[in-house]
Amino acid sequence: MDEIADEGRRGRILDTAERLFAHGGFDATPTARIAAEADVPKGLVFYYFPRKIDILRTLLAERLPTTPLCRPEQVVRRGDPAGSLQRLARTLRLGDHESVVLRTIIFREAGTHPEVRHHIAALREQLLSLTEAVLDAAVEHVLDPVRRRQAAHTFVAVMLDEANARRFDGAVPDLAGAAEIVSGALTPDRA
Amino acid sequence: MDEIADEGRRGRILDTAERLFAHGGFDATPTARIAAEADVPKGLVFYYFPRKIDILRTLLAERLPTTPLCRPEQVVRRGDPAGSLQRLARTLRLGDHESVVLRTIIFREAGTHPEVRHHIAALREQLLSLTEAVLDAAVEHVLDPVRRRQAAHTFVAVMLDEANARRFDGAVPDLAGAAEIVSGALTPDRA
Amino acid sequence: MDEIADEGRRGRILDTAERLFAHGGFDATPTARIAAEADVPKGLVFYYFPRKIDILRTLLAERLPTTPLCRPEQVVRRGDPAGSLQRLARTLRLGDHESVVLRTIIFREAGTHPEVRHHIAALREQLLSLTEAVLDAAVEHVLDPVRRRQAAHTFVAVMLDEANARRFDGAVPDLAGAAEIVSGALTPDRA
Amino acid sequence: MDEIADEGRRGRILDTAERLFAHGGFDATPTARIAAEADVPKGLVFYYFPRKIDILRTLLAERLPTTPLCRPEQVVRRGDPAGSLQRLARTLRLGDHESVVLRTIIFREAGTHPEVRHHIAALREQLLSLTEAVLDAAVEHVLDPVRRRQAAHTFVAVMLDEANARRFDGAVPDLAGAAEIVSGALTPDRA
DNA sequence: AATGAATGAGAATTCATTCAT
DNA sequence: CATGAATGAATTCTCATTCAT
Repeated sequence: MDEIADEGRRGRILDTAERLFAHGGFDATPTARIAAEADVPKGLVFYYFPRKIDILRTLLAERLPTTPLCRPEQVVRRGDPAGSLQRLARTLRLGDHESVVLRTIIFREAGTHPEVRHHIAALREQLLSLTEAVLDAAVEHVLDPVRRRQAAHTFVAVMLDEANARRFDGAVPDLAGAAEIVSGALTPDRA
Repeated sequence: MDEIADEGRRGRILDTAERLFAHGGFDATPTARIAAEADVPKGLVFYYFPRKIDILRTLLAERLPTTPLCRPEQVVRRGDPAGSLQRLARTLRLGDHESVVLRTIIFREAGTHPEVRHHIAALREQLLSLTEAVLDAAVEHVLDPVRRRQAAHTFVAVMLDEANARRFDGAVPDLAGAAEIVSGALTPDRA
Repeated sequence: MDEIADEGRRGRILDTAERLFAHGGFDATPTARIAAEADVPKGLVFYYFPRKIDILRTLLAERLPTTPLCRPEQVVRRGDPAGSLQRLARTLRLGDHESVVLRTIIFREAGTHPEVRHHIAALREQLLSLTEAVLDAAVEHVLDPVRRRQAAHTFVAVMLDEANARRFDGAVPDLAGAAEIVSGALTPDRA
Repeated sequence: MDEIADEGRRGRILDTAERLFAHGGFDATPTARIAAEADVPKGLVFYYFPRKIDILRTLLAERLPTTPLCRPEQVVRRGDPAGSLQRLARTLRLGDHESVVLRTIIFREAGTHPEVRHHIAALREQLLSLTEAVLDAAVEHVLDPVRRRQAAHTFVAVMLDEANARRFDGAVPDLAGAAEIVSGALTPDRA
């Protein structure tokens, strides 16, 4: 019970920080407010996270893994690259609340904190490989590697843009349409 | 002469603020530092910009117009949609230093300041319309409106992603490849 | 009048800090207390002295000069080295309140702050030279340099010890007696 | 075994505290750091020393005795007061590391903590009596009590000054020279 | 007896903003 | 118009001390 309570308090600090960082930004969020809204004593925040930046670091490390986000097999349907890409996007849920929150944070803080920048770069690379793997498995012919990468880049851009667009307004791009456009461009490797 | 001097000083404040906001973020940049690096008295910053946020507001208003970014005719070559899109991207130069600086700012502050959010939304809308106009003028048939918008969204996503990627790492997407992929998807409106 | 007030406020901060540092120590004296007892707003302390240590630095620089403490002529009576040394001690007034306060500070902080250590070393050197000059001028023969330095060291030690003793208890050494002992040891240079 | 282990841990706390107090000062040394460097659990420090000041108190009580520092017989050679004083200084080893450490502490904290002040006063008194006893035993005539005390004060001042000088710079006084100067002043009691 | 998680009362410092001149 | 001295609320962080186990 205690362990649960303890984990609960540390977890509550992280939950609250995540929400507040996403809403107002890292700099604009006082640790005192995190403590207050997490309903823990101010000192406890610094007990778990000696520097404020450690809260952000921990959020990235524990909640935004750069390790495999999903497995291609989960989403691929052979012969249906467009559908596979759509399922990929739906599975990754980059536009989901949880993900949007973290993306907001990392996009904002990337310029300021190098470690955040590295994290976002790794995440991006992960998305690219994953998309390429999905394309490979979804089409029935061998893909031209250059075109495959272009296609992956394009679809990743759309997925990220969709998540971003959600932050700013409602004009989100049509993922299904983009999936079709990208799939349509896949031709067998003539090499 | 005074006006020139004053304009020079006001301009120096904006130049400096732009640089510092882009580098360290709005919140982390003290007005005192802007004044010092712009080599103007501290009081002058508040003389021109009564609140700190007014500096940011002014940067957006004066330096990141949402009004037509370029005219389609500048970039369109009829019958060559892929080339037209590439020229569009090159003309907009979203990845340029100046633009990156401002994009860094608006991406970071968008979550915090509603007016910045509106600005970015307007900018995005501008880009979409412009891309659609370019596509319309570049192909020789009538485009399906839905597909045109999907294509525009996709290409805008790639342009924005390219600018973003430049902020974080070097793995920038291939704009030419994306232009081809998007163009390849354009078919006459069968309606 | 304003200038007086301004000088007064900065001066009051230094006066108060000097008193409080001497009484409770540098570390144990909050800047807030300095401000309160100097009757100035807290912010003003940091306006004049951006870091707390700057207050200490300023006290040393402005109030504990290492430059000539007095001129030998002021105290020397030729043919009366013992009297001259006594007058030197009386003129330097190391045991005076003002001086004791600063000595308390520098003795305490010397170990912690290198710049304070350098200051105290310089001050010590100054005292030694001055004492040697007084001895030279007070005796009617040429002094052996080694013996002169030994004598100076001995008398400086007594002066410093007297000031220190005043901090701790009442058993202050007898400066007049020490002056006689030291003078008695001065013999012509036989070299 | 437990007692030995406990004594070892208690001793390690004191050793570490002594070192850290001497280096950074009492106030600037967190108990947590003492515990960490002594490699004991944080709680144990407060188990042995309920208040932080108790560590300092214990250091003085157990490691800086005011009881006889050495016996005059150990150092006196009758007829050679100068040599006896030198041997006294060498035996007391005030300039030794261990001693310097504690002296650093007590000099620094004397102003702040009354009990430290009393300790240093007692120590001083001890040194004076001891020096007087050495002088008495070393000379072959009866000393004038006033002159004896003056001589003792002077030599004690030099010994303390030598230890102090070692803390601040390298210009340590010449103890041998001072011993000679002081001895030279000893004349039979004419009373 | 021993421990280390927990706490909260401050500490130094920052900085947007004001305003008298 | 311009300025820079002045202010105080807010912020991050520290740490002696407590206490349940």
